Amino acid sequence: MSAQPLYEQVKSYVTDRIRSGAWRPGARVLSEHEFVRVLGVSRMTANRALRELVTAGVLSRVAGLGTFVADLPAAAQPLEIRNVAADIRDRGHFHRAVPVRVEAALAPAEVAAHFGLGISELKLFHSIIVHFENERPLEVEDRWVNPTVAPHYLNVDFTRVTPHEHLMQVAPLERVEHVVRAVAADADIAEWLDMASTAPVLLIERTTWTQGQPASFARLHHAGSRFELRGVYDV
Amino acid sequence: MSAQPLYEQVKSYVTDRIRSGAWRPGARVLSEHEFVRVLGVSRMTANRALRELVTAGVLSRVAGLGTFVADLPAAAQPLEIRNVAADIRDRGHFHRAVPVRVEAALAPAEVAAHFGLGISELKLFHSIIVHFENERPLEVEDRWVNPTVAPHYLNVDFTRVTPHEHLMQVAPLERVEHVVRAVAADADIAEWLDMASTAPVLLIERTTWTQGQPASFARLHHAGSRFELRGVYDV
DNA sequence: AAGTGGTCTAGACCACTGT
DNA sequence: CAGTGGTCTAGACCACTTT
Repeated sequence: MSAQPLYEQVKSYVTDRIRSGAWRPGARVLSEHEFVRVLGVSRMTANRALRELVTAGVLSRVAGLGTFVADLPAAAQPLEIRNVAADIRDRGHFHRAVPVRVEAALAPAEVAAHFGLGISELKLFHSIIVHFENERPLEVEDRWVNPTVAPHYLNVDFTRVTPHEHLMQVAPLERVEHVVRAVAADADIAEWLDMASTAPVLLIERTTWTQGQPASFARLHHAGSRFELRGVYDV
Repeated sequence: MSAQPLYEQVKSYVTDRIRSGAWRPGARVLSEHEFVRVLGVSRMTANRALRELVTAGVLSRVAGLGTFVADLPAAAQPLEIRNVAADIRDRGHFHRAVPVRVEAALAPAEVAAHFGLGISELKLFHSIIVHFENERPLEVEDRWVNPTVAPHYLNVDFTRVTPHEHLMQVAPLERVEHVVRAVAADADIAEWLDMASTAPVLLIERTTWTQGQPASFARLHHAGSRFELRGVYDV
């Protein structure tokens, strides 16, 4: 019996009551001291259980008032964005990266804006890499990199190391922003992804910061018919 | 001084060293007892700080071995999926929902599959609702609902209550799954979203479960040019 | 004044890893 | 064996809320 730690049992006690409808959104749940009395656990154990349910968005707390079932437990559910190369390997498939372009270049205005450069008089490193899953193109990675952060970027062998891995090595990142959109493929992307021009593309724009400065801005283009993001959210 | 709780200071102590490069991915960090000696905090405080950094994906731990800087802190970053109506109102814009169809109907095979029905001999509730942001169509919500879970679904006034809100009221959900894809608009969707046919659409498929049974399957179609998902991930 | 959550401590026992 | 994380306890003080 009770293979589960106590605080997990407390969490189940709460979520079971929420699922059964006994505790409705907005309703007050037991206080920490009441859990101590009712379940015979220490207050720290009850505290940990409740705190983790708050993090999960199941409960909300107000000091001096009480703990409540969150009004909209489903308001914000996480979806995970991962590394394509790792994803492909996790599926048991063969991953190959083909660098199409690796250069230093003047960034176009909309890219320079991501680096906080007014007028782009600064050269950035630029790479375009096509990622294949079992010899089918899955992602076109169009990336601009801050030379200050990764001075040796142009010398990396991108058939063996992904840009992401290299950047992680030279500078741990402190902030990542993602924007996901559906767009129509332009001519280049369509060719690299081996699909019809104007066909739907799932575009992930990813900006990273390191030590207070923008490190990298990447546009990840995925063939709409061969790519999806998945997320599961429990309780 | 020290407006920050102790455990937050311990977390900063760790993340500062990771950001500065002093502690590289894969490196071992101090043990809990060492934090007690070096920083003068209790072991529970160090434990909480480290545990939260593990949850955040910054560290990884192996009992009996030690605590390490995660190899790929950026491997999986969360993106949030929220409620369209709430999103529109949060932007300070006007939201209007127009029910196009509310009925009981036989579910097509691919929908029935989501409900675990082999051959669809069961009638499900079906609604199609167009959500407008400032009188521009933003989302077409095509939803199938399990009548057992929400028996009064057909009587709800969907100009005032969103299907999601109604479902949350009648049965707290226990599991949500999302799949995000880029697809081409079909004729109906294109008309409802007031865009060209075959234009790119960001499609979110959302399945929910309640009390062990599938509650709802929704296809949320968004005009690619007017919709995006955003996510920020710190440290 | 009584209750609430927020935090913190100084112990404790356990299962597990390494040498 | 000593060291590690995983868990748990029984106290404590605080700022805050409501009555």
